Amino acid sequence: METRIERIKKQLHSASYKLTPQREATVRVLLENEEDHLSAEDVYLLVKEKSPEIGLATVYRTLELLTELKIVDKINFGDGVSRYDLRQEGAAHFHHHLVCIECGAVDEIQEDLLEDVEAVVERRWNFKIKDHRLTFHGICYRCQAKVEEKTV
Amino acid sequence: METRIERIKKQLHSASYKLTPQREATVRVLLENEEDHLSAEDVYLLVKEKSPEIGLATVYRTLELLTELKIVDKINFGDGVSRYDLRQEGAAHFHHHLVCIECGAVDEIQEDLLEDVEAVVERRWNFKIKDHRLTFHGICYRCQAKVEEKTV
DNA sequence: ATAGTAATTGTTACTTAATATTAATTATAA
DNA sequence: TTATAATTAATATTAAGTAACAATTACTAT
Ligand SMILES: [Zn+2]
Ligand SMILES: [Zn+2]
Ligand SMILES: [Zn+2]
Ligand SMILES: [Zn+2]
Repeated sequence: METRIERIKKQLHSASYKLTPQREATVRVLLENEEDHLSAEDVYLLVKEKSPEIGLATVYRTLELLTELKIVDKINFGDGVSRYDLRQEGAAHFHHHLVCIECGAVDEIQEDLLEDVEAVVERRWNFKIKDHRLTFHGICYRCQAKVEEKTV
Repeated sequence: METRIERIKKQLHSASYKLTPQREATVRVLLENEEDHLSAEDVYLLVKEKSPEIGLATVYRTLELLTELKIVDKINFGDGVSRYDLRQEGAAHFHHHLVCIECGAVDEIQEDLLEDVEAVVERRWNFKIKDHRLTFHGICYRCQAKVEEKTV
């Protein structure tokens, strides 16, 4: 954790930004909730718990900065709010998501899976891929189990 | 075109909705701009040209209805507005998009390409896929040509 | 046809995610 | 220290989208 903060600090410095207390507090919230998909408002409320003096605009600015530096990825699941997701350290591409249309759960797929598809797209559409967004909508394993229970 | 409207009319009827003049005008705009990715506001302005009496809320309601019936798909490219995209007739899944980070162009991939990936996801993550969203961000073939021109 | 019921619409008001503004604060450089 | 630049907090503003509601339109039953 601490080393991860240190590495993020270096990433900021090498782009000539500082890791201010407000930025560090924001990054810590993201690290402590890595499995979630927090909105800017969510992050703001969590940061406020430990740093009540922080302003909402600062959180927005920090999230924008972290997105620019590819430390976090901004994603939208179609509910009108942007969500922020820490990128795996050293990951070339953004990970994928499984959104359950029954319970709303969002699970992650860290494996790439798209290597072959991307090769085809680059060749056939002559498109130089820099990043991707892949989200599957469907029924998660938990909700499938629930349905089985009822029918048994 | 006319037959396409007729089929959409039937789809509405079989869900016990009517194809009112306002709804028809909205669908026509979508059909006439099938290659674009219009926002609700875009659709509203285009519909107003031929049906100036239409209200913005009606356009929003119609787009929501068409989304429910899977006649259009709602998609968000990360710029804060939802866009509406006619689904290919009979297509099981939503098509994919190539978003150019240079010029902003959005091109489409109608081929599925994800069959193998989806088989893996369904099996390994035990997730019942109902739909997907796949967007590649990168450099389109036009912008790649532009860069070559300069360096030659 | 007539009256009654349900669906649909247009206008307006409202909500809220996100951005812009600006003065104050903090850090860095001379 | 003094000056300069970066960053912040608070506030105002923008704009996408939704809600409320009265008015209109379309069916249904008599
Ligand atoms: Zn994620
Ligand atoms: Zn579920
Ligand atoms: Zn499209
Ligand atoms: Zn381009």
